[in-house]
Amino acid sequence: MKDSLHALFDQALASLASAREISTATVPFAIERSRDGAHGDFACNAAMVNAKVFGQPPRAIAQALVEALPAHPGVERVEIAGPGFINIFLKADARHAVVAQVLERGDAYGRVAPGRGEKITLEFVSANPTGPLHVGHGRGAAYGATLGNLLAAAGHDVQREYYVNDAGRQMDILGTSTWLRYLEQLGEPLRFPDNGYRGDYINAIASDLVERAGERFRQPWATVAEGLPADEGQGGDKEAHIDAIVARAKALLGPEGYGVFFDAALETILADIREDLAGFGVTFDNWFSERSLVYSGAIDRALKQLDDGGHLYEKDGALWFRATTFGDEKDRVVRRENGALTYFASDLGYLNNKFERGYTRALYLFGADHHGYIARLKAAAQGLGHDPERIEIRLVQFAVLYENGEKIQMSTRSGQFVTLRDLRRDVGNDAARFFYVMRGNDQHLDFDLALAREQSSNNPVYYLQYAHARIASLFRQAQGKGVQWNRNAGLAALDQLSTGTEAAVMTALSRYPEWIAAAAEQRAPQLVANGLRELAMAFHAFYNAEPILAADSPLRDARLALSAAVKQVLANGLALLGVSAPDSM
RNA sequence: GCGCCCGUAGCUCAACAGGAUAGAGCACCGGCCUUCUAAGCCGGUGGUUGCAGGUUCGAUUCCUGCCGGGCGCGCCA
Repeated sequence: MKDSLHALFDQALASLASAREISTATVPFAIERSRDGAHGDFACNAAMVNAKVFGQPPRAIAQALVEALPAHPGVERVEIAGPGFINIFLKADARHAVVAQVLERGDAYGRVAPGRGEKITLEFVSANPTGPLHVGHGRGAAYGATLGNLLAAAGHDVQREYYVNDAGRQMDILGTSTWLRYLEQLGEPLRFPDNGYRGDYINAIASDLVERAGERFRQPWATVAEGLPADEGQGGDKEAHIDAIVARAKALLGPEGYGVFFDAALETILADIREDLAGFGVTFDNWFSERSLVYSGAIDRALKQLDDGGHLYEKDGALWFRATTFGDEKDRVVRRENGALTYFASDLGYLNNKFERGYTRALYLFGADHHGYIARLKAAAQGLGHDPERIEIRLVQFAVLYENGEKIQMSTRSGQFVTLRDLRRDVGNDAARFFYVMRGNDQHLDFDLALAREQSSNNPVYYLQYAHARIASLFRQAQGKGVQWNRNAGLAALDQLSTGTEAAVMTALSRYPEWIAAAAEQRAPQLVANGLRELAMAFHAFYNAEPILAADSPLRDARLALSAAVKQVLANGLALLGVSAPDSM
């Protein structure tokens, strides 16, 4: 509807321009939904934005435009109002056509046929598998999953990917921490490093290894600790200390023995993350291993590519990427003085890999604390010969948990953090998924636990679900009363839907596809959440104002058709958000 | 200090890529269940959109500068 109206005004504008011999291109204009019912269904600002080009006051242009406007089957009349808006009033049958459309398309209503969009790889969460996911990861997971759904609904070919950091230093620290706990459980009197991973899950993995391997990997603590640099608690440097222990573990255990602890920790924690996310309704098409980049030589190839382009240099024994050439604020190390590649080096190989797999857009979701990575990654893309426009990075701001107005403090090091699993158990998946995406991703989120837990009207999730359940109940009631909904009769009687509350419901229904399109394009799931609230609000008002089952038969059938359409759209929208649509509450 | 994000009712947030009288929820006040789920509806109180300029027919939206808050600025991730 919007598009056909736009074409109409394009025509009128063109004929107006040629009649007045104005050859300059006219200014782009917009057809938008009227916010106020008195302003019709749509409003066009073409006259106002073109006032300068035509050298005439907006209202005069509006008048000429209206006269030049071709007829349209759905338009009843147009009016000029305010500073020069052209308000468009639709015929009643054009407005209620949406009900039939929703019922006909069902689950597909609001979705665009696939294949016409971009080929997108969407990477999100990608938390280091060093421990359970916490509530910060939860927001990225919810946002990413919903965004993936939205992009798919908008016709894009989207692939959801989790990048598993299974190769870096943090993983070594994890593997070594596991080994130390193992030694501890066997009775070695050790001093656990300040920078090691604490947390009960490490102990659990270690005790499992004690059961499986016995004392096979036992080493006396004196041997392990011999000649180590002092830890922070001993007046030394914790990083140097932990690196030395890692090196010692590798030396004492050998590649195979070390691998036992490393792999056990990685696999256990990754399985836990996977299970946690799946329980949260967040699934991935691909779990991409960082190690695979090492084995495939992708990192070396990327580095060589940069070197060939003259973008690498050595300084202080390290190898640097000249990121400043491409607008980053400083150059970045790709290989440390000790010979180890940095995570950034892996990112280079990974970036190439994404485009080699044929994606036209690489969409990354990062936590807000990673915003320093944006310039770096875009610089890398340019150095590797990719169009930086194809790299899109969205930041997800932190979520702060509140309980009765009190901020809940989290400290990641001590192991005293709130896990995503705790949150899900506490407030439920539906509330968690909804609360996470009801604000824009670049907004700080205050997550009110008490409110999310509450099963009342204060809770926006229940407001939507209640509308859905209410409609389901309506149809159960109809059946109980022996009232059979005659769908075809209802569709034939849609012109009987003439009240204000009915019109508001139909408007909300017809706006739904626009919400989806806008939400996908702007990467803004909250537009869907807000839109569904608008629809539910319109339905509740209608439900309270008009009898549905008690109405006479053609009108009753029409109102039931309207209700069925609302139920369908609520279900479609909630599915995109990953929230269930219950039939009873 | 530099960079990114943000600043709208007492609180939490909207405002549909610059539009018409800035809207919801909570809180507060008052109504609506012998009829379809009151987890709902209807009405009321509440605003110098952080401040000051600028761009234009029009600015909460775009630009500049201040003020305030969050985050980042390692051969950590």
